[in-house]
Amino acid sequence: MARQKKTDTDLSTEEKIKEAARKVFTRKGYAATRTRDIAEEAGINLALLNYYFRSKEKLFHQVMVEKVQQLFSVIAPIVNDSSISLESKISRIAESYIDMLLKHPDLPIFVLSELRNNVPSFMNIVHPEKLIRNSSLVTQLKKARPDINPLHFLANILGMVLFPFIAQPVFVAALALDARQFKQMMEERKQLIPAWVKAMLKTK
Amino acid sequence: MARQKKTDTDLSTEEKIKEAARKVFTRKGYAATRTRDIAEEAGINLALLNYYFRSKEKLFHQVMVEKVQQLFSVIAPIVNDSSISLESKISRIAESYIDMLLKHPDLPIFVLSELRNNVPSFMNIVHPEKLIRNSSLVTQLKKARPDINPLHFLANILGMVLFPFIAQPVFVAALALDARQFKQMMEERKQLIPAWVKAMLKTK
DNA sequence: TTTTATTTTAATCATTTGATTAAAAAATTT
DNA sequence: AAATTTTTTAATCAAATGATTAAAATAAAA
Repeated sequence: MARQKKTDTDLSTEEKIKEAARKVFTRKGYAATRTRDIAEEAGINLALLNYYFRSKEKLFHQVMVEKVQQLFSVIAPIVNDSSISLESKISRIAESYIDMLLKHPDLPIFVLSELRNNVPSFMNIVHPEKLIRNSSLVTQLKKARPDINPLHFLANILGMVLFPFIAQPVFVAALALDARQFKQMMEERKQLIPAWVKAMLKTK
Repeated sequence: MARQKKTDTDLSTEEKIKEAARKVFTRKGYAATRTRDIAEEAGINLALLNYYFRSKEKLFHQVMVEKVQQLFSVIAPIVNDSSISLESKISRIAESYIDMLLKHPDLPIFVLSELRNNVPSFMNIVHPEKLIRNSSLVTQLKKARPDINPLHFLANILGMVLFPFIAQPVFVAALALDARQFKQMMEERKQLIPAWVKAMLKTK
């Protein structure tokens, strides 16, 4: 079989390679990933990877763009929707973020650790400044607590949501938690985090 | 100069290499680090690295043990001291953790991302289960809120303290924060986090 | 069916990289 | 000062790794 029809069940070779790349890059990071690992995972010859993507670097870049978007696009529409109240925003962020991360637990540590190597390359893709400066959420936070930099609350929400996933291996090993218990805990946090943030906003 | 006197100003070659290894490993991670990078950073011949430490793996292990301890030993004495009240504990954890991390901002992302590769190898060094199960802090949290798994509050405290450092590159790039502003924000959090946790513990 | 274009592979290259070796240099001991 | 031990270096190895090439296999077009 050489070329595949563009129609039909087109999980093409190209997409098979990209899927394998997503898996291996996300689990091991750029530097620890060998192009041969990806080829093997995809069940294809190594040369095919370079035939379709030119280089490890270019393949990684495509995956990275996807993953950065995946990490930011969950909250972007919520944060910027001025028709949603502050409390609703926080609930929806917690809920949709946790739901997504339960499916992709190693996304945050992957993106954040790769991003620190070269933030600028991916800055123009996500524009995280739009998630913050003058976003509806930040405006609402400023109004609720004019005395505190709204970035504090953003850091709190993201920290409470993302940190358990980032530290998951340690928590799991330290407490002999199994996957079910971890999931249960994160499900609880969908309710708890909004209540906690609400309480935090009321401190004087 | 060959051997150095064991007494005297003994920043020995061995220590010079280790210091360079700390720096490079912490900044780039294990896989992205070349032993030649470390040798150059230390200003020594590559063969010396293997002469003193046998292998990249063994050198990394020594550095990693130090770094894991550095990350956990800040809070270990506080968490287990039953003579300190719950509120004091939280204040002290926030303060000493933030002080330490302002000096070593890339410690958390380094340790957590390397740790996910093989937690067990370093588990016997830190015994994080002692920081949690039956620690004084957990006992106090259970007493304050018997209805909520104390691990939630631990995750919240650590998340609010550590996450800003983990996401620092993104925050800094997104908001054009400079080092001074970031430091100021973290200084504010030394006061704010304990107040927030106190409020969280009171929600019903 | 023949021809052409596309896809896939096996083999191979050139570099990088962790590690070793044998010899030189420096310090310590006798 | 001579002998011995320790430290350092230059040169080199072997394996790993990203990438290329030329040929084979397959599909599509004529």
